[in-house]
Amino acid sequence: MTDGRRESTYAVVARDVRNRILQGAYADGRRLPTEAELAERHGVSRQTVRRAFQDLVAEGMVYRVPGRGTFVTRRDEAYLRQFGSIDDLMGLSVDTRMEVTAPLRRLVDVTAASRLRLPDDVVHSLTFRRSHDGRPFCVTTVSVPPAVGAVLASVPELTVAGAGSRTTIIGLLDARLPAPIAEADQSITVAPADPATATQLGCPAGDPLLRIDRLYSDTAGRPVELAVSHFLPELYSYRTKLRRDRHA
Amino acid sequence: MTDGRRESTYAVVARDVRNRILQGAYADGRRLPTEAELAERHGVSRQTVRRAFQDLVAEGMVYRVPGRGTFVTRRDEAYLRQFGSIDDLMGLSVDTRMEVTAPLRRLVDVTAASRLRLPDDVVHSLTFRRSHDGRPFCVTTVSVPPAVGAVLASVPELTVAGAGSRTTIIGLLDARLPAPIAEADQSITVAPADPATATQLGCPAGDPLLRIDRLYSDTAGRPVELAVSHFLPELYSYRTKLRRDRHA
DNA sequence: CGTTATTTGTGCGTATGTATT
DNA sequence: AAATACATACGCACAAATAAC
Repeated sequence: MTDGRRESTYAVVARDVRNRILQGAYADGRRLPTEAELAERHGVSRQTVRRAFQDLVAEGMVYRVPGRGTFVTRRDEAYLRQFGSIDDLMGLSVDTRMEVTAPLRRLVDVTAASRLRLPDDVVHSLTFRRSHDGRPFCVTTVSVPPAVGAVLASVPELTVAGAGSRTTIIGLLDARLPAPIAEADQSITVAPADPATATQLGCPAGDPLLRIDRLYSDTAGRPVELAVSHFLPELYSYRTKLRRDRHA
Repeated sequence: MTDGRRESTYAVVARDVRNRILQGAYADGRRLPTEAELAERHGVSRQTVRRAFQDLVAEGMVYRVPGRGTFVTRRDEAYLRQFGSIDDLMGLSVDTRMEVTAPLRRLVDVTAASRLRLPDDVVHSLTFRRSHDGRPFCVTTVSVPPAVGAVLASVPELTVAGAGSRTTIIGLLDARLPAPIAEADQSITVAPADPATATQLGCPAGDPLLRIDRLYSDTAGRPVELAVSHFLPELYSYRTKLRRDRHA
């Protein structure tokens, strides 16, 4: 990835505004700078600023009112991001940081193995923490079949505790597996923080967390990864856009 | 209100292309007309055609490749960027029962009003409980702009506390509003049960619940309904399927 | 009450760049 | 190498909604 192409001007403007929003610069429903102000600040035309806002509106980050201005659609200080597709999840790495807390290793996990539809109870597993702006907001445990684990073993960042990275596991897998990842079954519920997770998130054990399980499958329908994540609800909410079905 | 505003030129172009796609005109992965062709066909500038395509791309209807052209996003490969759809939600009523606990009434709610983008703080609101197999699992508070509230006031089941029904609010609205409901922004997080909600769900106050906010908008992008639901996590988990959305 | 300034929305023209065929 | 097609960027003019006076 990383894609050596030059980043377009409007993308730079959009990223700048997005970062300021995430840093809370326009917190209490205050108005964002006008198109004209942003154009001058970045030394670009008003049209380029408008193009940047189109993306931010599409992401659900801001909304605009003719004659009034542009406003953040934020809920509290939650870390907002539009998820709804696998590619969105892969994009998660752009502004968060991941830190391995339990490196990739072989272990016996009956539950994970059965959800991965494995013939025995051996899986390869690792646990990491994700932070935004230096604050941890999510702990994820990933379990994969041994064959997939062998593929991941060649990625040094995953085999050393404390290593940092900006990648996502599905991004790594997608590039290394013979068949691409095609879909994921997802389940969202509430679960109390177990002691280990609480320590990593810096919250009291037993605190309610948002738990998201995702079982990824490749194009052949084979399960390739089970990810169980626990999010701090103060810092993260899961957002998506629902649309109408096509065809009646 | 029917929205007497003129439909913008690019919206007309987008709708035309969308309709042709839905009628199967460009079914088998064939290329869509080029920007220049569409510009001439509609007698507009190439920029206007581009603006129309920006919407279609954002909807996930088409994808574009520089130098090659524009193509329909096929359902089997990608298309639905989302998991559940609004029509799935409308089908919710089939096996659950809804019971009004606070009938439709006018009240001042700054938060709801601002999320509905209303100029003042007055909304119409009602609260109901949803049960499955006789066990309540969800409490929902719906807030709508006064104009929409007037439409709902003609539905007797919503104006009487204790009334039961099997409908959904969006189902009612969709049939009665001038513009159909087109999409919803959804946010999922964890929230403790407030006393009133706890009583209705039969759980201790303060217990962690799964909270789902949905802001529905019509085809003009105007917010028409805000629904805030609290679910008992033991009885309900939110499940979806994620799919790929781009073409590798 | 209209008037005016501000701010976003629409529409188009032009030029240039990049990817594909 | 040339033609085609989409992408970016800037400019301008005017419309429409809002807010302040």
